[in-house]
Amino acid sequence: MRGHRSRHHHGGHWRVFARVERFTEPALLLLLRERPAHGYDLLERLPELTGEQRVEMGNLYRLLRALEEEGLVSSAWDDASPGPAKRRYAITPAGAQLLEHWVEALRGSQERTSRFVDRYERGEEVN
Amino acid sequence: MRGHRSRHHHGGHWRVFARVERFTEPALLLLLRERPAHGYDLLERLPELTGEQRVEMGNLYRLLRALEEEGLVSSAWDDASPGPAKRRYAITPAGAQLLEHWVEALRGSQERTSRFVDRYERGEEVN
DNA sequence: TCTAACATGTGTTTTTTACACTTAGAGAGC
DNA sequence: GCTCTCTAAGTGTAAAAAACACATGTTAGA
Repeated sequence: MRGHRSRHHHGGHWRVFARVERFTEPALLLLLRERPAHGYDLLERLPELTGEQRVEMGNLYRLLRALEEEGLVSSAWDDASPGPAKRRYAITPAGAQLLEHWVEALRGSQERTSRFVDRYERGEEVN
Repeated sequence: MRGHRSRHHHGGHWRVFARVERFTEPALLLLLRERPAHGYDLLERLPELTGEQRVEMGNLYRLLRALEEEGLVSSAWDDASPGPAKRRYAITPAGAQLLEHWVEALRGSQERTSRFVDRYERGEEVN
């Protein structure tokens, strides 16, 4: 997924990667619902969910702080554990509620996508 | 989908709409593969695929011209039919190829989304 | 001591989407 | 003829999202 745009030309053919808008948000919330974590940890585990090699760290940290401002996650410096200072994030009840809505929306997206693909395949038969 | 962003707060709860990035592009290509059409026509038929009430016409016309510049669709003024002048668009072989890649990518998106939802539900059981 | 991995950020540009307009043809009803 | 609505195709610009490019400090190991 070089270039990181949804599509780009590469050596005579296309590379397309269909992502859901703002998908890192629900992905973050899901990981945090499973257990509290710090940013770098999330950065490493996000690709399991997003399917991308890596998520932009800059945007990730910004997103985390934005979520905190909205009261969807909470955080505190974790002085106990060794190594560089970590900010430990946890999901709030409001965040869990938003995640629920995200999941519903994602089911909708799945349905639309599946209708799209079916319609594409119906067209293939005819040709 | 008021405000037209992927999520927004409304009366104590969230409204989330999970869209695939740049989804109008493959939707357009699919409609054009089924049969040539002009912009306004596509504008009316797109919501079947996108699930949105309406697609931004400004962006639609721009997208069509961008696709044409890339050789993915072709167009010509249709003077035959009555009413205001219509520009009739048709998909090109290159466009059909891109659509194929989009469909593959969309299948990938579906799979990721489905894994996401499953993982969410596995978490639900535990609580 | 130097490097690499861990950890958290900021600054800025580019891309995508949303919102707000403009122009013009043709028919329907007054 | 005049106005209104629907059809049809655009432009201009702002806001949001994502990508790209740095900066800074900690600790563990070669």
